[in-house]
Amino acid sequence: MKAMNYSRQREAIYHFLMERHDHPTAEVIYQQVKQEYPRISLGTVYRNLSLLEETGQIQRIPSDDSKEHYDANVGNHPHFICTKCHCVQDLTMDNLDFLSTLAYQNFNGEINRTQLTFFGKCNACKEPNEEKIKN
Amino acid sequence: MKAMNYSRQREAIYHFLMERHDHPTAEVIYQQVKQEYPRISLGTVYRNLSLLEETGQIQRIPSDDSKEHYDANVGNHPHFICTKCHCVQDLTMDNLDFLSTLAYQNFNGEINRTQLTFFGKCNACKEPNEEKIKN
DNA sequence: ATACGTGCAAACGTTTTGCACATAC
DNA sequence: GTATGTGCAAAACGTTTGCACGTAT
Repeated sequence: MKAMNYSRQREAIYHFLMERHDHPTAEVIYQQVKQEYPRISLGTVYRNLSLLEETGQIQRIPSDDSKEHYDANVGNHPHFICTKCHCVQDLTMDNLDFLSTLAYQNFNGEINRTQLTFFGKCNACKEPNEEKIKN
Repeated sequence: MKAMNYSRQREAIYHFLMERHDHPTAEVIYQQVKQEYPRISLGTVYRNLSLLEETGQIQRIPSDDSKEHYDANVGNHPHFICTKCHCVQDLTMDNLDFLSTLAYQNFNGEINRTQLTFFGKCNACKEPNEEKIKN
């Protein structure tokens, strides 16, 4: 791994990500950090997100909106993704380690990470009393 | 849903996908179907994959190589993705329905689909006796 | 005859990269 | 002083789309 110097931009990106729990995209992070560093570029955001991911400080969450989402909570926790508004939420479910144990029963590679993602409508998007509206 | 006429290209795409169990990308499907229909275009492949997905005949599997993978097995089954060669494999694990039940304990939206994916090194890529080689 | 599908090429949105300058160490 | 980081703009990449023509029904 290459040496890593300090950078204010990287610091700002990381701290912004730690405060948020809604797993923003690179664009959202860029717009936010721009307030503090108006000359920052989107390329810098992407470069730093990649660096932070390489060092294991953040994780990348593939979504269904063809954008990557980023999460400063690197613990192994499940996610919910709304197929309507594309929001990403953390779910609370303890001890998912048994899943990889189960998987090993029929698999002989090496498992490093387990990703559990649920898709559906979030609480705000589900429409209890109305017919589905064509959008 | 729009009416759907028969098309030889769609048929070829679907049958190719049914025969394969390694969940190829659109490009791989294109290269293969091209042997049979040399004038087929990549756009046609994408359009038909989208149609087949809308009708529930195939499913899309997001991978970690920023390409979509396609699977003619639409049952809810877990996947393994190799972080080295980016191959996608099916795993055999019965009855994953309890996972969404667990998730509902701390979630009040509506879950339609559960996606369980393991990441690591596949059997071919794991190197039992050698140090990791920089690539 | 009409609606749906195709090939082609151009456009799209996200992410990456080459370069010259700036900053950290 | 040297390696690493940045801003900018252009390129790259997978995917989508507009259009005129082809095919299914």
